[in-house]
Amino acid sequence: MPTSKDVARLAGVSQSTVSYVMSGRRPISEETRKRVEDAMAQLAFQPNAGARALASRRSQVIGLAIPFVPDLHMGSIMEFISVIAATARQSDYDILLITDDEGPEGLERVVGQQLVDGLIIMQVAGDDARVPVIRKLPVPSVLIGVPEKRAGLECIDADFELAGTMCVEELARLGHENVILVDWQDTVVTRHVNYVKRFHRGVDKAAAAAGVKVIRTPGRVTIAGMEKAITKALKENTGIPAFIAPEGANQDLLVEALTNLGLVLGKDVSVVVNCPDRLAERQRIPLTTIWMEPDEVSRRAVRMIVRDLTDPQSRPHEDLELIKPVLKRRKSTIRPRSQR
Amino acid sequence: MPTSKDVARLAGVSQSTVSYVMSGRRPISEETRKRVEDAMAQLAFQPNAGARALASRRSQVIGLAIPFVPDLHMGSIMEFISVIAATARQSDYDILLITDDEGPEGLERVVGQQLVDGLIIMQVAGDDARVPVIRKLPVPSVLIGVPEKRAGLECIDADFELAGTMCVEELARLGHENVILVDWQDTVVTRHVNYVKRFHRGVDKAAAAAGVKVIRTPGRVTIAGMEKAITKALKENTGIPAFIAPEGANQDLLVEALTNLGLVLGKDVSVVVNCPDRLAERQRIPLTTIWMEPDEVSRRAVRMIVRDLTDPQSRPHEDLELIKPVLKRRKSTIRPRSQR
DNA sequence: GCGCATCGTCGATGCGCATCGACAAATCGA
DNA sequence: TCGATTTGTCGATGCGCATCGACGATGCGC
Repeated sequence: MPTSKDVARLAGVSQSTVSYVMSGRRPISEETRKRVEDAMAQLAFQPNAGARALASRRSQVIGLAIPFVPDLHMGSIMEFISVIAATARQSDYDILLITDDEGPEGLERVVGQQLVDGLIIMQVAGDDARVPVIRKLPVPSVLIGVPEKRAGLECIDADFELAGTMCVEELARLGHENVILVDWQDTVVTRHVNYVKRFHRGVDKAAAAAGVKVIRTPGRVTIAGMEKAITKALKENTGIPAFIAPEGANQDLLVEALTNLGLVLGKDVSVVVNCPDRLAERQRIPLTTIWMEPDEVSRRAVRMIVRDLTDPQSRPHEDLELIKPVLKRRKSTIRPRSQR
Repeated sequence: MPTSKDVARLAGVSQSTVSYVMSGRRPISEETRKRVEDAMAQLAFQPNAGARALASRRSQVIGLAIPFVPDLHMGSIMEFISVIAATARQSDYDILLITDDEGPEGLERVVGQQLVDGLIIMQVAGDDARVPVIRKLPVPSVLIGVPEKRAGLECIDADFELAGTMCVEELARLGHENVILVDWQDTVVTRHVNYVKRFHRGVDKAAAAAGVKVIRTPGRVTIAGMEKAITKALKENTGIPAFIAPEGANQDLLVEALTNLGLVLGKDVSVVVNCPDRLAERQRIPLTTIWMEPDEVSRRAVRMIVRDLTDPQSRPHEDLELIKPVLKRRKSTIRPRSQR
């Protein structure tokens, strides 16, 4: 493997000049720059990451703590990871994975070894065990999710509370007097992932304000379970029912179950689900969606950590960014009065 | 951050001794070892990864090339990644992500920078553009998947051909005379991912051997689509139909569609799907499964690359490991004669 | 025409660790 | 009993790069 010394020799300059060509931290004449760059190209030179990290004390690597989640919607996590990795590359950072298997010590390890310059922590729970660890670490971190005690931390997430509010307001605006909330699975709700709580708060607030009644039914993993849950909820309901399904995994099941029960979306029933446009549009009846913009959350997380790393001055003492969800009206919602 | 020099000073030994305590490459007296280890613990010493990489010329990092897949079953990819990362840690390796966005050059970059000691390449297609690049790289790689030209490469994958054979043989053994293969989506089939081809080959071979007729219908993304496809396939079918659904994403849809059509699994129809035990068992009617053991594939991939790295002598010129799928008989398959 | 700042380059140094050669002390075999 | 190992430790060196101080060469104002 060629080194910067080899490049220097070929270009007829000193090694330090090569280094300054790369970093641009000192003025270099146009002519010298060209000679060096040609030499680099000719040798296919790539700077050694270890040496660079050692000398500069920065690894250009960001650690990404990924969740362990057998029952959570895995596909969406994959999406986060892809977008984070791709976005990081645009700022010349690589992504190193940290699994939950290692526990919070994994974070201490990668930071202690100076393998990473900063951390992005996914799926942060309200009482996340990683939070106290992160606080003590000498590198910046960005949390995706909002822990209960977030003093001194930088957090980003979708605005679940606003999402809840938007769903209810939209349905209330259409004239619905009840909404049936098809909730996350119980296992998720009880795991202190507080975005569920935040969504509920948004729903409840808006419902109170609009005088709408909320019926809640837990999410199910099978169609049969979903049908049963829906049937039960429908008994409490009066008028044309309106459903909200904030969890991605519930979306298919809900639509399918309603169809099985003979209810036509946008005619006999209103439905708002959380799913990407692509999916919503290819349904038999295009779905009205509340979309949490996970890609945007991912990009912003990267942007935050990169800012912290490139310009430590600008690092806020703490920060909470909530991404506004997008409500897209399609064909699965209806104005109930017009049907009576 | 404490360095090995600090540890040495505290323990009253030389820095090199500290290094030898860590690596075990020279004998160290029990007493000295203890003093050094105590000093390490006291200072919470962690060796600097950059310095270590520079001096030892190994980064203890494995690059993982992840696929870009909007329509492929994302959840399963996530599973691969988790298991790979966790397994790698057990051998003291970390995982660095390489996305498809960077193209094959991404591989050259991480290797050129000596960021990684080796590569694991996921979702290798028959004519994968990454394969010629990998061939030229000076580090070992393990491919998950089987490219067409695999001379000189180490590959691992589930044995899709055997899986196809096992499904058909099982159904033939039960007495079915036709099988309906609910295939991958067209977009996947045409993308040269040759595991589809291998599965088909296994199915066809076994079908020919057992005198079974194969009816093929492409996978669909909606229940309605699936119902239509099934209805069509059923017209060609005689006797009690038998379905095989090798793609995970089809599994729910198929079961649901059959149910909607009034067919009871394991009574009116036999079904073999590819899905994890956990999922198969919590269905209304537990499903007979052909499971491709993705976790085992992941673990083996890591084991292979780790072996290559720790003992370069033993690195095979080329290798192809195929993991045997597991067929588990549950309640969704039936002996057709007994029903007549 | 002279001092002074800026430009452009070089050499030297050190980042923190692994590794090699050296060497004293302990152990062994004959 | 003495050479030949083996054991246990140290000092020196270098991995490849970033960075600092130094310094000659220009350009500037006056």
